[in-house]
Amino acid sequence: MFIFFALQYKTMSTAERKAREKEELKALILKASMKLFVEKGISQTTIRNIADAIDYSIGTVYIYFRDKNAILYALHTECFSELGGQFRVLYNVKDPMERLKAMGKVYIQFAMENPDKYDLMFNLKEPMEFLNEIQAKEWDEGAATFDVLRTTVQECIKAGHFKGHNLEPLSYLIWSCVHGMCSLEIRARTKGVLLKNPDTIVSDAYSEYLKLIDK
Amino acid sequence: MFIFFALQYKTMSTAERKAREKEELKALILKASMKLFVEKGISQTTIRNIADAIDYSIGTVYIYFRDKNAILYALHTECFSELGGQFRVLYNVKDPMERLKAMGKVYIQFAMENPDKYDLMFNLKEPMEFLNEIQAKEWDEGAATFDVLRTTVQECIKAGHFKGHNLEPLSYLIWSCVHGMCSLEIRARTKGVLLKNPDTIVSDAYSEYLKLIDK
DNA sequence: TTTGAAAAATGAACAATGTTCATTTTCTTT
DNA sequence: AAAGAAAATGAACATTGTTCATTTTTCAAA
Repeated sequence: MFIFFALQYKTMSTAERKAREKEELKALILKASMKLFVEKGISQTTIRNIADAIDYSIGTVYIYFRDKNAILYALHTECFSELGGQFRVLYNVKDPMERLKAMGKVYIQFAMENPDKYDLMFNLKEPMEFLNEIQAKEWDEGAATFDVLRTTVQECIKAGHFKGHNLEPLSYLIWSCVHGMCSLEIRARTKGVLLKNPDTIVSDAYSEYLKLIDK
Repeated sequence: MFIFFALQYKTMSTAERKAREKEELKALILKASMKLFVEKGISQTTIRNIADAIDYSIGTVYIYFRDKNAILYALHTECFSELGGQFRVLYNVKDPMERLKAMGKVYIQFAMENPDKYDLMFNLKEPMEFLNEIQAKEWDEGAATFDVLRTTVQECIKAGHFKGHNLEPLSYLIWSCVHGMCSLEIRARTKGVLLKNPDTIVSDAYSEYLKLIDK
């Protein structure tokens, strides 16, 4: 009986360690991938680069991720955690309208400081293709983030703002506004359009947005 | 003297025909490319596909376009012509505010009906990379299209709308709104977010936008 | 400690892609 | 008809994501 437990214990602990090691290597792959993505761009980063960076072979990467889309999806999830963490700070802002305005600012700042991460979250098709591959019905990260926005807008409406508006379409409009600004900038559609102040166009436009929703 | 003219004439005419034939083949490549892009998607279309479609070899394609980005840029330009043509109809709308609202509708309809073309115009990096390759300082198509918007907004302001707003940032905000809606939809960020009416979210959000700018 | 099977890691090999360029074919001029 | 110029060709290259037969490592059982 004692021996059985001992063996069982040892077996379990080894299995646990192995599972932990698997998670660690998975995390290592993701860490190296993210570093390379930020350093040289997502499209310029190859599986070979990632394998080299962690001193493992190409094949090993494929043991831990079924394909490149899986890596992109995993990183996309990490990025949502990061942005979600920044949003969480805003729960301290009690006035929903102030919180909504602050959220937009945080969103834009995140996008401008992390264009590749933003691309991964909202522009690239690959992470969504991965969801198709595994036949996922929901996009959890997107749903959760949109829910944060929708809830805030809901509170704004309750507080008497946005009279005559409908919650979901209005929330989507607000998301679209800030996303549009970031996306056009990141995807290089503001360069070469001969703007008077190309460097500040996003924050200037955000000021116009603030005026608009305050009416 | 006569002989000189005759020779000269013949030379010119041949050169002209050759130039015309070159243009024709170039147009043929673009036509086939666009067809394939719409049929099977831009990323799924290869140079070999294009060469096969027009019964020429791979190498020939490279005589007429320096690289794939050049093809994407040329098509992107065609798409801007198409959208520009649709905008031109709106010049009949005298009231600038009505025109602005109609422009957004046309813009969104174009995006929803031609997602690949829209991608080419506003999402993909390749056409802009081509501008970098040839060291272009301006993005003519974008500049011209933005100018149409800015001019309309300018007229709106003159007519007493958008009090307290600044022209360029406001124009960029409006562009961002409609672009954001289209981009999120085309890049599959509305699927899986558990919206109540995912199929009509873009047009529903546009209604909210109309309410917002009318205040 | 030895052993053998399971797990993990490997990297050569494959298919697909954009691109190049020496060669061939076609056209134009003399 | 011949020579030179222009156009077209497609084999070949480099780089990608991906696979999988083989090798190496791990670890419980003897």
